[in-house]
Amino acid sequence: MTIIRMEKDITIYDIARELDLSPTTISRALNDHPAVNKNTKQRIADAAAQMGYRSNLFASNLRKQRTNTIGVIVPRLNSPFMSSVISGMEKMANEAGYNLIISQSLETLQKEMANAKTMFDSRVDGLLVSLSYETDQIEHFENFINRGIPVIFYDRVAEHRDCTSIVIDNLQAAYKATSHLIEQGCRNIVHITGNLKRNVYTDRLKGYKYALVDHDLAYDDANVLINNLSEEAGEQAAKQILDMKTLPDGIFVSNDTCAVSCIKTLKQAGISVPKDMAVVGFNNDTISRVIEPNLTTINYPGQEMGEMAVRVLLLQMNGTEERAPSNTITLRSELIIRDSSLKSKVSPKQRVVLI
Amino acid sequence: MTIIRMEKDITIYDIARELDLSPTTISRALNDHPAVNKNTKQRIADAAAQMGYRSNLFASNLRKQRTNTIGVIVPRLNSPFMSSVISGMEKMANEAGYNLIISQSLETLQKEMANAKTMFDSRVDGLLVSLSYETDQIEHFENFINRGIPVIFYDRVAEHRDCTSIVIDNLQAAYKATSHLIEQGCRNIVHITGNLKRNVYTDRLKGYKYALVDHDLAYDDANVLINNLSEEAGEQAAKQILDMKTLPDGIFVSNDTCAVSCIKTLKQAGISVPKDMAVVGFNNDTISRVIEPNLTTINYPGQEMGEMAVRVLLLQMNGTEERAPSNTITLRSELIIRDSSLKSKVSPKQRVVLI
DNA sequence: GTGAAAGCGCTAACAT
DNA sequence: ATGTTAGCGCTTTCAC
Repeated sequence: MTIIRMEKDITIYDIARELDLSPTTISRALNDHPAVNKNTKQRIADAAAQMGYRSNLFASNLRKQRTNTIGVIVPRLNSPFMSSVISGMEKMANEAGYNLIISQSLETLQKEMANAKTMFDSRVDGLLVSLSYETDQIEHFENFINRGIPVIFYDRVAEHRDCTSIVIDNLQAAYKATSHLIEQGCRNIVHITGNLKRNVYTDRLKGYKYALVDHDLAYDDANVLINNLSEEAGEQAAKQILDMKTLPDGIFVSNDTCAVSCIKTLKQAGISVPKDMAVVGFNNDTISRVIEPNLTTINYPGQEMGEMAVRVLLLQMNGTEERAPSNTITLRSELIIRDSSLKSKVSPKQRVVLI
Repeated sequence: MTIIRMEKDITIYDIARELDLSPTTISRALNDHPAVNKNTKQRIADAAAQMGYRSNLFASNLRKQRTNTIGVIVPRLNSPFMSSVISGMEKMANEAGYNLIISQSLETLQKEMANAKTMFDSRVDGLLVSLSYETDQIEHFENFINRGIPVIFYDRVAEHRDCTSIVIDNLQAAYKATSHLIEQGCRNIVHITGNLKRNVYTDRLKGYKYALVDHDLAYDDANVLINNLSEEAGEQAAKQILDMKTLPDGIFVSNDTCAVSCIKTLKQAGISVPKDMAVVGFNNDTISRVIEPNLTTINYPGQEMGEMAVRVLLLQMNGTEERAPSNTITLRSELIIRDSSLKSKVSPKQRVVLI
């Protein structure tokens, strides 16, 4: 039988013994405490490096009662939007010396609650959440709030007195998108969107509705299709549209994935986009610039949203005890006009509309 | 001045006092130790739930010297392939009760080394790595290996006696892709690929080369374009191709992003795909089914790769002290033939080629 | 089946 | 500028 010889971990006590100093001084020096002599610091740093010391975060966390860890709960990881968000979060967190623990709810309330519990037990210093489709109560975050652990919602948010939300102006975005379709001559516009439990979809529905009303067009529930905005759902929706007694002349879809598969199906059925039906998507995923015709869409700054979420969280974690004054942070987005919605000529300058 | 009253954490001592038992028994009961009376266990579980107890992972980790955490180092988070991988990892890890700490190297060696250090200091129980473009030495993982912390490479792997690698057969995939182009009548094929420091790209280059040779076609360095496979790089590459003295009749690109932007640029220049140039991509990202013509590509099972990576890691972390016998695990992939490469008719049955 | 005691490695009061 | 001491909450001998 072989015994694998494993290197033993070096502690501050080992360094202390080596340099004939107290563990306290070692600890202070390693944390760059001002009250330690420069030379001593250097000696300690050298010894630490030479001896292969690594700090034990668990001992430190146990003692300090904080973890330098941010929890992220996300509906799904593998969408272009969400991976941009996560990428932004990771970048910011990393710069600030924080770790990220990420888990996905897979759009179910049950997993979201389980994830929240894990995060709680992992004692994250703060939590970033985008809600699942199903979620209709947010009591599972009360634990955090009661103990003063900041919770921030982003994208799919909930109203909570003590929580900041980070969003784009979904209502405005949808309003601008729909108005754009109307300006292009559409008079009968279908809206495809997601579960109305989620703010993003209710707000977009409102924007769609208000735009119609403001342009003296009738709003009709029958023109609103609700699904999960997946590729399959897009195909499905296209078929529903093709079955309508009067075909619409415009479609506003709540994400690009669904919009693109919808366009593909419509084209296969002989519908010309934008001539017969103009289409607008949402998110500005890569596919929007690949589909033909290129998809008019809302540019949703995922990376920025991720960065902002962490930035605000850091402020709340390290700032004063007071709650942040502003409860909602709205990021800028924009309508990017491409060929899928253009029935008339538009100069390149007018192809971006700020929201 | 207001004092925010914060709920205090309940410890096993609190429960012990409450039930007039020792902390030891509480600890054992909560960990389902067999030597604790069933009734006592139940009483303790009830009390814990009622008092709102949560275990302190840091104290536990400090004591047990393990963390239930898996570290993941990834070049970039926001690619469709990588987010599938991560999604698979998260799913598996979560099921096994492990947390994931994720960081991105942003394709630089320097960040990769920094990330490795953070992971090391966070005392992850195991590490999953896909190498950055730049990485040309892997000493920064020796720390882990020396202490018996398993390191697994996936996708962009390195040779290491003690580390398992998880890959697809890149050589075969490229061979099949190139052969397919040749079978479609291509005689002058360009290959666009990434940094040859990475196995994935060298192997694909080899597969391309061998396919040419086996079909009695000349290999020419001038037909190999190396770039970072980004959207911009695709545009750039297309321009280079258009400038060639004799235009190629086929292109094999090492990812879909680059292949798609290449096709877009070629089409704008009046080249017909596949008639003038047949194109094959790699990854089977969503865009491959959106571009017109739909892109022939290699289906790369990201989600599965992520799941497999965690599964193997769990085995190594919890299994015997011995190293896993197999050093490389190769996942199945497949060539999916679509219109971008089809100059002749092919029956639907022949549209998928296993690799 | 249960308990007493020690210690994982670190940091923060409180000295000096 | 440095040291002493205590304790964060848990698990693990060892004892009964």
